[in-house]
Amino acid sequence: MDNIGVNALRRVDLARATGCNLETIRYYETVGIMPDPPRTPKGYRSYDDTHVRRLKFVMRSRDLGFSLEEIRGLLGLVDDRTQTCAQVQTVAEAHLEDVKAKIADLERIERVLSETVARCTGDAAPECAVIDALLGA
Amino acid sequence: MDNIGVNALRRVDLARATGCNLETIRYYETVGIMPDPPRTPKGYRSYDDTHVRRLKFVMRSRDLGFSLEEIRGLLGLVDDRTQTCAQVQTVAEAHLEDVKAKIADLERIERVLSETVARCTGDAAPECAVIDALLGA
DNA sequence: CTAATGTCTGTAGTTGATACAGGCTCAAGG
DNA sequence: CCTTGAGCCTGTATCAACTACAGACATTAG
Repeated sequence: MDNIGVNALRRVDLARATGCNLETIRYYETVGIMPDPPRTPKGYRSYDDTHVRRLKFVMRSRDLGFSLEEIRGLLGLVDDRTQTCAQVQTVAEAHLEDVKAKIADLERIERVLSETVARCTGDAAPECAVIDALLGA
Repeated sequence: MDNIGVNALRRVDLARATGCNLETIRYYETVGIMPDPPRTPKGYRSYDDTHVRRLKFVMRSRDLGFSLEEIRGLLGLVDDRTQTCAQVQTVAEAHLEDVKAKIADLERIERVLSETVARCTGDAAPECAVIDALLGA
């Protein structure tokens, strides 16, 4: 038994506790989103509750579409809580604008696409409204 | 004068005619989206109208969010026009479903994000609704 | 004891480009 | 004729955000 702490988690345990992919955990460590965890004498990573909480935070943020760069910023604000709320609000609002812009883009695409598809005869002919539209006809 | 055809275009001409980035043209050739163009005796790429049309097709398709893989498929249908319309319709409809799903995802994100931001006090306090939400509080 | 499961590292592949380095070529102006 | 600037060539590196694999070692359950 190399584990030192009572609640020590292996990599696979952290993955299961969070639903995060195994390799992604290591990736987050190399890019500095997650800290380098303590190691057992044999070099195995040893996690605890703080890692679970942090990784869940990261995953929730990713789920909301924050980039790792943005998450790095949010984590910095969490780690060093001074003037937090106003700053977080700024980041989140900027991200919200991004999301709205993406929705607008996709809605334009949806409109063009469904209009074009609607003009399809759908039969086995070589004429096709979609192709014509893409060809600029 | 190495140019052979009257309407021969250089790489920069094709880029300007289509609005496509210079390097992207070469990229599309290496991945097989655009054909390897004929070369002048000195090895310079020599394009013509067919390349302009094909590249514009690709760019319109990208603009509508088709992946290069999907575009490869569409181009194949354009190049070999048999039973085209039904097949194109299938590809376009599948893509449309993708787009709708992405919109739904982003709208969920938008909802969560704006609800959360609305709970922000926005002041210089260390308590923050966004952080609390991300922490799962 | 053995088989299954897990861990470690480094590295490559994914998508869709974009950028740069180092060297060659070409056309126009002086 | 020479220079300058624009353009061309190739190969390779970079970006985000992962994911996967190879090859070797460790641990655990039956």
